[in-house]
Amino acid sequence: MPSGNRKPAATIYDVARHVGVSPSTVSRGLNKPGRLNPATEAKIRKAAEELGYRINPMARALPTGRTRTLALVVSDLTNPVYFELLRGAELKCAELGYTIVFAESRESAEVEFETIKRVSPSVDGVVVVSSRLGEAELFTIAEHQPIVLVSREVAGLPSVVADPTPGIVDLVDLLAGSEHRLIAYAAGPWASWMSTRRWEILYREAQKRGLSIVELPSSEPTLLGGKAALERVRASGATAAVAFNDLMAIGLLQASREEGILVPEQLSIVGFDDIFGADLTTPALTSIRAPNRRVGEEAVRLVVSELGGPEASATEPLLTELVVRSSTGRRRPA
Amino acid sequence: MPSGNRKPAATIYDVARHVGVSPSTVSRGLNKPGRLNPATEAKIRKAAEELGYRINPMARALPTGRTRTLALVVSDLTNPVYFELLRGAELKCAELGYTIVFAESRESAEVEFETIKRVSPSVDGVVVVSSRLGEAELFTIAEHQPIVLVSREVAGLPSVVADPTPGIVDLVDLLAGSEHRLIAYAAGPWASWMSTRRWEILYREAQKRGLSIVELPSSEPTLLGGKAALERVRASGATAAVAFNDLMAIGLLQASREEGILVPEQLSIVGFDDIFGADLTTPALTSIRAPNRRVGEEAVRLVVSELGGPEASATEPLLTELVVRSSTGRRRPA
DNA sequence: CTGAAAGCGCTTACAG
DNA sequence: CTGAAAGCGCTTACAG
Repeated sequence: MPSGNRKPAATIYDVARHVGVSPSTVSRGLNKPGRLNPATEAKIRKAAEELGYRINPMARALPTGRTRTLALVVSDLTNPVYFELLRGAELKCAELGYTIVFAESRESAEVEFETIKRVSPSVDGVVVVSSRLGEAELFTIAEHQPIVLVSREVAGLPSVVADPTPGIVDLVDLLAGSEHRLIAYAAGPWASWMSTRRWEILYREAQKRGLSIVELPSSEPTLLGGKAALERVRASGATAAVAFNDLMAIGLLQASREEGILVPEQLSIVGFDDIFGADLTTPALTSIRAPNRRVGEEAVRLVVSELGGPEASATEPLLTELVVRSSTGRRRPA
Repeated sequence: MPSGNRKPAATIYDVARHVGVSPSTVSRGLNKPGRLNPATEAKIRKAAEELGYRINPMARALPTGRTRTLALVVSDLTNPVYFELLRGAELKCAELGYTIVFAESRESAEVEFETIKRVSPSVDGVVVVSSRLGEAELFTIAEHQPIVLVSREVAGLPSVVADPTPGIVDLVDLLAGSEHRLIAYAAGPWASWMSTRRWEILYREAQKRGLSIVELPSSEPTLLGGKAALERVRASGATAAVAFNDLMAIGLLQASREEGILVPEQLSIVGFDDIFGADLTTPALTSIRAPNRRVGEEAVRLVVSELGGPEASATEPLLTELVVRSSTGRRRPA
């Protein structure tokens, strides 16, 4: 049917005429099971089925003010870090009868704000992952609709964050047990709450074990940013580099190979997130993994519960874990 | 604002009252630039700005029948193959003022059909990637709204497919030039139009050069499917294996390593799509890349032009190209 | 150039 | 248990 004369969709008026009841009765029959004479309801359902009736979500949204759609905003849709999160959110939405739209903020607070304002009128609530927004902006959004933060905490706003502690504790144990004395942390973006959080825990755990640790700024949380970070790592004299994320860690890996630095013999490298591909590198990357699918599900559950859906009952805590592969190992003194 | 008393959004009535004109005038002032007294229009825009007015897309959709939303259906959102495609589609939508919703069909024709029917009422058109649907179902959908196919062709339906020929021609040249005599093609899903297409071209090009070639069935187009395929590849005696996609090719790579088969000395391995991660494997994977971002953009342009948007003017042809890395090489006779 | 009015497809008090 | 009616926020012929 390239262009022209499409079949118009059936409405409740069509169904009503077909059955011989009023449109309001059709609406009830379809939406409030049990509120009607069972016979009437059955006839209505049958007719709706026959006519291929599908509710018009736009028309329903007007009187109810509810679109049954949620928005999920991430910095970059094609970042492997978000796959499982998107997947989890999508599944949970489907389960709860919601539609989900994904949007991107391109690592910019301004784009993020504009994006949220743009999708806002079409959705009942929004999940924002790793938001770069100021608290004032976040509260402005919250004034208009439910918002749930992922991988960031702001007092007074609901959020879901996997606790980095268990993974980091195990990591620092591992490094301490392998004769490392100085760890370098190649940080993420300046405004990243999560980068700061990871650093704080790394710092605390390193201190506890008498290990030295330095935080190194980086240009961007990408392969390139990781490659560029090698120079500073080397300059620091650290024997273990922990990157803000796997993309950066893989960048460090590649730069090391190019420079002829042996991993892990001369430098141990660790990432965060255990993305797709982390086990495909050579050596395979040691990484700290979060239960991102559950994080996504949880975030959706929280928004929906704010919308009056099923209450978000307490769930299992969301914990990270260390995945040890070949990019970490015993320090070999020069 | 966890729960309760959110600010209701401003409507055109609020703007109208504020300016002292009728709501219909506000509607015109905001949507048809130049149709009003410039002074009136300016006042309306100013007031809308001040009140933070945002059009309610649901309310607009009712009278117009247009939601300005498109759906993009893929088998699996987290498959790296689709990243650039999703990205391209998303960018083009944003550019044209459309919202895009992504949906999954989970490799099942039935789920695909249900998914499309589910999102259908909320969108103006749909892009379906690698559809597994029968032609009858596709035409049923097309009866109700514009549909554009990606990576599949069906007579009478618009579609966008990158031509696999250039990449395959170069590949077969490369293999023929490296003393390979028998190529094995580890096929994709049975119902995959694209798998058949790739096979046909491989077959033709191999024939032309006097190379032998076999098509091998596989269990699934995944890492696991690739691993499982190694046995048949070996049994065939082929010295070069071309997999339906990179995931399968990486599976072949991993299985080869586990079996102690040297790549590329004993077996050359090639994939399709050049996904994220293809250059992270050891050896790095040779692959045939399609301009997927442009494919995504193109698909969106096609749907929108069917909706009466800017006509999809002829664009540069969409061609694949061979990316040679280290998983292919000269055949070393046993 | 601008306004009054009808209508898009639904939901939901309000009656009966 | 069911219907008539109003209203959700917009658009768009139709007048003037």
